[in-house]
Amino acid sequence: MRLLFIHSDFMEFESKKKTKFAEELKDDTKKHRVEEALVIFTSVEKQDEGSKEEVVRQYIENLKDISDQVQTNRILIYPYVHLTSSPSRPEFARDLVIELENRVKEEGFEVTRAPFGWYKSFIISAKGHPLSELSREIRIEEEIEGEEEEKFPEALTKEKELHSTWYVLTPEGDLTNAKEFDFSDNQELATFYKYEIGKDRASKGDPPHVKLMQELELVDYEPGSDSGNFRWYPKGYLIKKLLERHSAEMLREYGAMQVETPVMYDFAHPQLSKYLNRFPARQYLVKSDEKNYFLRFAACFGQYLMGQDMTISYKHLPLKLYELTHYSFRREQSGELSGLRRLRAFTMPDMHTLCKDLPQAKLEFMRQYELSMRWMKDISVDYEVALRFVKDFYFENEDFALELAKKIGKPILVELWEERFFYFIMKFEFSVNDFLGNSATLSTVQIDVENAELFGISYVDSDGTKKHPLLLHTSIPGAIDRDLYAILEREAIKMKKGEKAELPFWLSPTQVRLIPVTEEFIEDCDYLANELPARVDIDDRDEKVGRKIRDAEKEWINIIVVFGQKEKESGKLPVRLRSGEITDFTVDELKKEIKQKLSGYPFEGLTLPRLLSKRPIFRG
RNA sequence: GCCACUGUAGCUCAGCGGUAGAGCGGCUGAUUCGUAAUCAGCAGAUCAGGGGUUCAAAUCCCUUCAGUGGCUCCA
Repeated sequence: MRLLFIHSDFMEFESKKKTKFAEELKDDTKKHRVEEALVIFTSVEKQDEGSKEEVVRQYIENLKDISDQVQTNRILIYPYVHLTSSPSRPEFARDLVIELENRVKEEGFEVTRAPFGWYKSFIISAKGHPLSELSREIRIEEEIEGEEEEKFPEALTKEKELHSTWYVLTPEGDLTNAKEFDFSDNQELATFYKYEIGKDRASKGDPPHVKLMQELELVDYEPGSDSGNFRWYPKGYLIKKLLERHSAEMLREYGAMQVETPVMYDFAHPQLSKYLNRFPARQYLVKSDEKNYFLRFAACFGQYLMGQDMTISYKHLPLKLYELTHYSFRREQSGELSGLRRLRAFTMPDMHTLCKDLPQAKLEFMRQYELSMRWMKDISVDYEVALRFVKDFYFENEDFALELAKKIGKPILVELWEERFFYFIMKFEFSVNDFLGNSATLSTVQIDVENAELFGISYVDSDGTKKHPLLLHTSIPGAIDRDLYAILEREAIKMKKGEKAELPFWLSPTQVRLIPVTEEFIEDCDYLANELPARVDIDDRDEKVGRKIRDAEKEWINIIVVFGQKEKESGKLPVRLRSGEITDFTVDELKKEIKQKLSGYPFEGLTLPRLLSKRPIFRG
């Protein structure tokens, strides 16, 4: 139940129009004015059903507490469903508010109640002293069905008091308290650390990737949607598709089975709702007839439910399910949104690995760690590493942590929690520092020791008994959108240093631009474009060569080839790279060079017309 | 969500109580050009939306929306 208390000079309300669940009232009660009262906007929620007595008790307790503080005996109970995103059945709410009215009267208050189930207009004058506006939430803890389940709400409430300490672990195996560590040789790690502990975040100005994604016609805001939902132009969509394909192919090679599950789930589903109620109001709601659905914020839901129904033997383990959540939805607070770094709808390759036991979980954790290292290299982004452990678990597995640090070959951050409040005992994160000194996580893997049991996922072991597996939550690329953010931010940093920006060759929307010296050579270029195994386009516009070069450079095109009489005669192509350096290649040499650059990466054709004169402008 | 800043042509910006401007881009024409900008002409604005103050509002005030930053948050 959610409550909003307002100490008012007066309140007037008028019942205008009935809803289906309206209670009957006489005409003379339609309009009301109450002087100097404590108004309680009251919202009955789904979870209050079945705990009526306890809700009433706590309601009165809150009411007494606040009326005491503001020194009033006059109460106005105002049923107001709009405080909640998961209202109860209307019939239940109606009965409950009537009950509340009676019980509050019994406590000796002077009570007025606005009618239930009417559209009402109201005027309220709030007093505006410090205590005059208070909100309260009544949450009834479910009856204990198992000790494990109760840890979830604790996780939320205690998160703030959660005690942890940061350390730095070097590849040599020295674990130093981060406060005492000398970061002078590890500036990037220092930036990451400061960001993590929430100090020194004086970043200013616009994040450069936003401007770049617009200028390069990759991605843009969509004013017609909700904040944090973006439109992807053909060039941006190409990059997205390639990132998605590359991660899918990596995971397929690793042995993951790709699946797809719904984007929305029933709010009232017993297990899911239990899980959800712990994360207040962070999801999009979809109302369909009488039912409420929420949009998934990760692939966990669909994969838990799939795992429940599967018959799994120890022989199948480790078992990996992979899904590209296109999209995951999180209704972040408006102030938390930031370009491609923090979105409300994003695409995330999400993998869950079921493991037999801890040794197997550690082995897979390590393999996924290595995959993540490879991913970061493939998108050529520098990153810092953080390990987060429950303290006891860390000291039981110190060798494992050291092995992780050694693989990276530079100092990494380690956060140790005194106790386990979350569902996982350890995780790693690969984070990037951006132009403004903010930090964002890409790759991450967590070892989950709780949810397999909570969701009834089990396997049959060699001795014939049913057991719950350990569960790894993995995203190798993190969010795809965020990968692009990381790439663009890194290029912005390069440009600031006076270097030229360039996308990784395999991700470039145009890899080769052919520039015919005059229109006479357009046809030759077209022929050449067919020959080259890359995304090749042709600047056939009626412009001078210098102009075409300039425009191609502004688009960050990796290879520029000017084609005229000379080339036609000699068969040699003057290949201009981003460095500005021009080298002659034969067609075969260039083909070979391109093939080598693309080896190991997925390929997609051009997503725009080959001839520049045929292309619309998506943005300035 | 709270606080602050921002919003003028497709883009970048000027104008900051008195007739909405420029450059780039676009379109049309000329030009057939050799490694970062060829020339000329034309079109293009609900000054983010709504309300108010004023003889008069892009300009001042209120409000809504959107963007960014900080706080909070990031399952």
